[in-house]
Amino acid sequence: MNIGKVAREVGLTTKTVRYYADIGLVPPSGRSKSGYRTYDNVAINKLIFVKRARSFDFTIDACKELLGLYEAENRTSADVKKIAKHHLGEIKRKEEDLKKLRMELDYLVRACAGDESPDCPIIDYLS
Amino acid sequence: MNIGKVAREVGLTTKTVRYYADIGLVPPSGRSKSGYRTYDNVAINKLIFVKRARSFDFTIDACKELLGLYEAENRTSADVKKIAKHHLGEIKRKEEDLKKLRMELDYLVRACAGDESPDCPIIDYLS
DNA sequence: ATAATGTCTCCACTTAGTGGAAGGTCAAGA
DNA sequence: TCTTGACCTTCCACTAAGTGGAGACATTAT
Repeated sequence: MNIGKVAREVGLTTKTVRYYADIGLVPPSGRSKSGYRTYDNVAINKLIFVKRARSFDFTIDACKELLGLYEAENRTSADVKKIAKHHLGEIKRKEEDLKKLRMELDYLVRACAGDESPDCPIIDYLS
Repeated sequence: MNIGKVAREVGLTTKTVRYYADIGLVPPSGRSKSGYRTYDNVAINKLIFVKRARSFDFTIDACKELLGLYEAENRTSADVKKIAKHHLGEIKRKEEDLKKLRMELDYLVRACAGDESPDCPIIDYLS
């Protein structure tokens, strides 16, 4: 399959598929004699895998590791769990940071009259 | 004040202060005759302002706007509130996305035995 | 005088792609 | 057969918000 069809099928852009090939994440299974990238089912499944992993916000590096485990028949679920747990920790941390931020900002926005006067608790807080 | 002292005082790196000068966000109040950036209290207060705004995750562009309002004696609190509200919306959206992600991933991590077996619901889910 | 900091500018690198330009390839229709 | 349009190629630049380092000049301390 050529890159355009693959991209449509998987739900990525050709740019992204080419990018994944460039960085060695998901190389095409081959090239046509005119140089077109070609993808077989194995490669397509890897693209789908990476797409899902990315939708969980795993970094490209983490995707590389996960893809390695996906392909390794000698993997253990402990290997996978370790990566996922680490990522989960990051997500939880971010979520908490964001919550704190949201609450503070929410408070400030509520406190701001939003009228024609220049007095503003938001500006005051930042000063 | 020279850039190093300023950076220490404000809690930014010299790199960052220089960067803010480069992009025109907070220019130094002047230069010494040997070319060193010098910062007066007004400039330092702007750096503090930007640092706080950045800690709220306002983008540099938003910081630029806020800084403009901070300096404008003819601002209205409505102007400020509008920017803050927009940003608050972004934060809320991100927080919700992250929450969904965290819950799904949390479920998968819980479901994974994390033992020596290759069977892994995380890999299965991504495949 | 010399050594240790401090500062300068400029360049490259980071993430995960995206946009565009210039040019080669392929299938269909006139 | 020629051409048109869609598809593909590579290469370069750009994004956000800095960070790291090199090489050179300035200031301060010993």
